[in-house]
Amino acid sequence: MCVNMDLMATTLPLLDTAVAKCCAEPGSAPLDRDEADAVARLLKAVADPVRLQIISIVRCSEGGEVCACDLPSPLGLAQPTVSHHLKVLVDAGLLERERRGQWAWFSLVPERLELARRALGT
Amino acid sequence: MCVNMDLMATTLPLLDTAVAKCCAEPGSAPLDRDEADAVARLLKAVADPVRLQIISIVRCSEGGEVCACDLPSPLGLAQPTVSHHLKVLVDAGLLERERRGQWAWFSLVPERLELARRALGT
DNA sequence: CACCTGCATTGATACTCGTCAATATAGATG
DNA sequence: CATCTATATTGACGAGTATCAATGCAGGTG
Repeated sequence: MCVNMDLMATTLPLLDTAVAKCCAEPGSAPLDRDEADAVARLLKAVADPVRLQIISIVRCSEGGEVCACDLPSPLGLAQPTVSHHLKVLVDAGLLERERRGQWAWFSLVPERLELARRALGT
Repeated sequence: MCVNMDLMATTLPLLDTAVAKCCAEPGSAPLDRDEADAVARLLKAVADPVRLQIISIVRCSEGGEVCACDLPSPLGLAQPTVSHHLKVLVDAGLLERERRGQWAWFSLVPERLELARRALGT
């Protein structure tokens, strides 16, 4: 079912504690390298202009979902490129993919975006 | 005084409107490429494990500031590498540099981090 | 002024990543 | 099954970047 089950099982707890540390007060322990890597992996998925546009398009669309077939045109990119960015967002847990016939629809995972937001502070 | 005055003057307003668009509702207009580029530039500065560690160290330090000389050791990196990452954070407006004699002290710019946070949603 | 120390810059190297053409796969349809 | 459409994957190429050794520069000290 979920291809990244093992990956998520090992990285999610680390990510949670790491994000908690991101909101730390003076005197507390800073992020170690492993925790910083986990947070960076999440933020890297968002820190790309095309992927920010995709997230924005999904958020602005009625129904909160968008078909992959509607993306290459507004983004001005080839279909494989769009597919690549969608995969990055799905792998990061920020987007959810649902197949309907031959089409693939994508919707946001708000909790995941909230996690990324908390990684930047309080 | 400020080396990036022209850069900031042209990118800051765009960034502000772009970040506002990031919190948009269904039916509103999504980010265009230029706006997404501006937001991505800010987020890319944060989406790096070493720079996340630096931000974390500053946040956890008493007084909310840290000397550059204290960073290479905990980060396990050479001095030029640390200097590079500090420059990226300063250029992004996330860190402020203050020279004291031969030493360089760095402190967070909370409003800038808040801007990055808002770029990820509400 | 000569010297030392801390920070910044340069240049080189290896690696990551965004992009697209070509190809493969999945699902629908005749 | 043959075919068509939408999506995913592969391979290749170029641009960007993280890293460090070497060097330059600024500021303090003798």
